[in-house]
Amino acid sequence: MTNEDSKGAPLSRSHYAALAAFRYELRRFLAFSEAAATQAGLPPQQHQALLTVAGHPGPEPPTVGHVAERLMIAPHSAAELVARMVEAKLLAKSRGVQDRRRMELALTPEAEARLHQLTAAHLTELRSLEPALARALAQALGDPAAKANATPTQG
Amino acid sequence: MTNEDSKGAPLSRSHYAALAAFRYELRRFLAFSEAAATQAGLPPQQHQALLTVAGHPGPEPPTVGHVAERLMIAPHSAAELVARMVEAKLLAKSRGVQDRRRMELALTPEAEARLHQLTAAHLTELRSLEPALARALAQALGDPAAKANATPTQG
DNA sequence: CCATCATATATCGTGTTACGACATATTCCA
DNA sequence: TGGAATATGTCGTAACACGATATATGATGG
Repeated sequence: MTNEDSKGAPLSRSHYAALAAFRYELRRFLAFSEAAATQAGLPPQQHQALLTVAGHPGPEPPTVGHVAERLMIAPHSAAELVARMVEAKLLAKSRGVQDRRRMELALTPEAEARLHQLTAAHLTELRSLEPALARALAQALGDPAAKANATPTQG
Repeated sequence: MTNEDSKGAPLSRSHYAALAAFRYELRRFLAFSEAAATQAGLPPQQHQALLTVAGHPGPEPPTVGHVAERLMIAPHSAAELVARMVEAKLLAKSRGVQDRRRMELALTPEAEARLHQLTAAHLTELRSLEPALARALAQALGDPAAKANATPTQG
């Protein structure tokens, strides 16, 4: 209960710096991802939608609603996104048989090829960025084992 | 050099699923962050700018250019962002003395209070999300020690 | 079986924000 | 001193998610 987070604890500049550094590392990965997608001719959000559809677990085919849930956007935003992707021939939409309200989604061969390439590049980049990311996270969370160029215990 | 990422290696569905799961965990944190900022009356990007300014390392005061660099946006986009924040009385802008091209930035007391609160909430949330995040990352990178509900070595 | 409600998807207008193109002020340097 | 580079700023544009709203389908109680 003497948790420094729950009260008006004096967050020193190093606390802000550590959290800012973590967000910066996050941004590096996200920026890479956006650039890679764009270079592959895909709007970043469409890349994420492809990944979500391709990586959907379970035997049930993914739907517009699944995309909304995993991308954390409103269902009708997902509908718009999917519509743009069908227009761009990245996704095929087919009405569900059991539940005719649902639209079942599948990648086109073209989209599969692009996603494969993008995913390989992402895994490579992620391996490269992971150490810095983990270090920044540990630092932000005050992991005692986290060594970095910041003041050890005092601000 | 027989790296499976650099060739036309068969990325199985579990590869896509693992990377998608990692992005989902990332999104959970980012969604929390955006919601927290919005509840505190701050557009998410303005929150990030505050964090960047407050956590800026070194003795030099942070500038518009620093914000651009750390937020990974174009300098003129940072100028617009900062202008909105000055308008909202979140930042104070003062022309640099040594280099009169630069605009030095500082948080207003109001902004400091809001950032303090937000940062405490973020650290708490980050502690809560960190295990799932680390697990998803390890899984995506094929860490053998990563145990999760996915097929161990075969797709 | 029918009214009603919930679910799933879709449409349209709007607001925020980053960008490109361009502009201005200041500093650096040969 | 005359550019070139740097730092910031302005304006119009485009992407995208949202709110409000609509339609179709499925589920449920009487």
